[in-house]
Amino acid sequence: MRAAIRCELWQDACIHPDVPTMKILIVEDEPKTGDYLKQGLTEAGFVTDLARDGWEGLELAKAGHYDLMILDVMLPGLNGWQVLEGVRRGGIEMPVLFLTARDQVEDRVKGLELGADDYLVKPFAFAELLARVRSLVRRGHASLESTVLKAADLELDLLRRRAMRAGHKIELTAKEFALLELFLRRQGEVLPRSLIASQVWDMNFDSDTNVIDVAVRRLRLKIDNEHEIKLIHTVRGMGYVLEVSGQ
Amino acid sequence: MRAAIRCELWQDACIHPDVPTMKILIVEDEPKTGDYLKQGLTEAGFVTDLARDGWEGLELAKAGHYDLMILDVMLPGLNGWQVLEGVRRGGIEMPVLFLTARDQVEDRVKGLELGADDYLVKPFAFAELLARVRSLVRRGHASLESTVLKAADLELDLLRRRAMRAGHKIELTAKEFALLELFLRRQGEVLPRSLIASQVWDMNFDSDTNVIDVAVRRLRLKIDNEHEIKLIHTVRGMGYVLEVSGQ
DNA sequence: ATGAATCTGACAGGTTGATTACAAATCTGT
DNA sequence: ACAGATTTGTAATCAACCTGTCAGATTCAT
Repeated sequence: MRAAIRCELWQDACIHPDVPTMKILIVEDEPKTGDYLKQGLTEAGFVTDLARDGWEGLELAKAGHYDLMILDVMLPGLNGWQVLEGVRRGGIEMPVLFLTARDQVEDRVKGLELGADDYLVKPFAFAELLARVRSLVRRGHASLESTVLKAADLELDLLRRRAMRAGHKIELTAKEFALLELFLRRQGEVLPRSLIASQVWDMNFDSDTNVIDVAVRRLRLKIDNEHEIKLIHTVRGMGYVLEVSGQ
Repeated sequence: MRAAIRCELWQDACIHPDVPTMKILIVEDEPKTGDYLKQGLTEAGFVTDLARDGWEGLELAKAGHYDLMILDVMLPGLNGWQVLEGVRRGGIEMPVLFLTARDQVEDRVKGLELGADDYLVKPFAFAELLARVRSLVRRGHASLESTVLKAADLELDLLRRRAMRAGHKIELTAKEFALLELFLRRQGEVLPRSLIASQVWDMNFDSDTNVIDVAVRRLRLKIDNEHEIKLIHTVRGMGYVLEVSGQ
C-alpha cells in the first residue's frame, strides 16, 4: 500500500496550466459499475458526479454544467432515453455517451436518433470508454482540447499517434504511448504506481511486480536518453513525475 | 477557471465579426430527430428552419435563400430525391447534405448523382454532422469536386463509386469502398479497430473476429500492392492509418 | 554501512497482425 | 425461384516483436 492520502493531496493541489478540468456526469444505477467508472475517470483527471437513478441524473444534468454525460440505458424509474429526452428538452447541449447491453441493438439506434453522440456496449474495456470519452469531449470543445500534448521540446500527437522530441520522430509501442500520454496529461503531478497501474494497465496493483518500473525505463530510453534535459523523474517512495525541471 | 473558459466560448459563439450567420434548412419528418437537429445547429450558431415534409421543404427552399439544406431521404409525400430534384430544377444551387439509412447504399449514389454534396448514414453522432455541415458551408456547393476524396495519387470518387490510383481504375466492393472512404475522410488519424468496426460494420467489436484485418488486407491488395508508396499503415496495438508517409 | 527502493539487461511466453484457405452469405441473370 | 459467381466472415497457422518476469547491480536515505 503506497501513501494514498498524500497522493490525493498532491493531486488536488496541482492544477494543470493548459488542460482545463472537464466535468462528467455519470448516470448508472448498478453500484459496482458506477463506482468503477467514477474512480477510473477521476484518476484519469476528470471531475465526476454520479447519479444513481434517472431522476437524480436529470436533476443534476439540469443543475450543473457538465462537459459530458455517460448514461446507462437500463435505469430504475426513468430509463436512459427518457433522461436524454428530458435533458434535450431542457435545452442542454452536452454530448452524451450511451451505455447499452449487448442484446439491445435497437436501443442503440434509438439512442442515437434521440441525440446521443456515441454508444458503448457493456461489458467494455475501460480503455475503450476512456477513448470515447476523450473523443467526445474533444469534439465538444473543438478548439479547447488540443490533440497534441506538449512538454518542453517533447510533443505527443494523439490522433496521429506520434511522438517527437526536438523535431525527431520517436517510435512508441502501445504501452509506451499510453504511459507517456498519462504523464503528459498530468505533468507536474507525482503519479503513484497504483495510479499508473490502474490507468495504463487493468490491474489493481499486484504489489510485487516491477512492470511499471520497467515500462518507465523503456520509455525513458526513447524519450530522455539522448537528451540533456530529462523529463521523467523518479520521486523515491512515491512514484514518477514528468516535468520540465526549473519549473 | 471553468467559468472563465465557458464565458470565452459564449462570447466566441455570439460575436463572430468575420463570419456572417449561416442559414440552414432542415427537412426531416421524424419530430424527435428534427427538433434535435434544429436545436443542436442553432446552438452551434446557425440559423435554422425546419420543414416537416417534402412539400414544405421544397417550398421553403425556393422561398428563402439558405446556405445549406439537410435532407432526410425517407419522407412522407415527396421523398428526398424528389425534393432535391425540385430544388435543382428551380435553379437553386445551395449545398445539400443527405441523411440516409445504413444499408441503402444505392440511395447514396442516387443522391449524389442528383446533386447532393455529401451524405451521412443514420444513425450518426451529432458531432459528425456538425463537422460535415461546417465543411459544406465553408466550401459551398462544388458538385463534382466535392465528392472526390484524395490522398497522394489515390482518388476516391463518391459520386461514381470509383477509385483510381496513379490514373488506373480500381474496382472496389461495397465494404472496401466504405472502408477506404473512412480512411480517406480521416487520413492521418490512427483509427482503432473499434472505431472502424462501429463505422463500417454495424457492430461493437467482439474482439474475437478478425474481419477488419482481413478487410484491410483485401483493400491493401487493391490499393497498395502494386505501388512503391504504401498508403495504409499498421500501427501495432493501435489500429490502422492512411497517410502519405514522410508527412 | 545497511536495508530498501529503484535501475538494468536478458529471456521467454504471449500477444498481435499477416496470410491463406474455406465456408457462409449475398448478388446476379435467367 | 434457381444456380453460379462474387463478396464477406471465420478459422488456423506463422512470424515478428511486445511485454512481464526475474535476478543481480546500483542508488538513496538514514
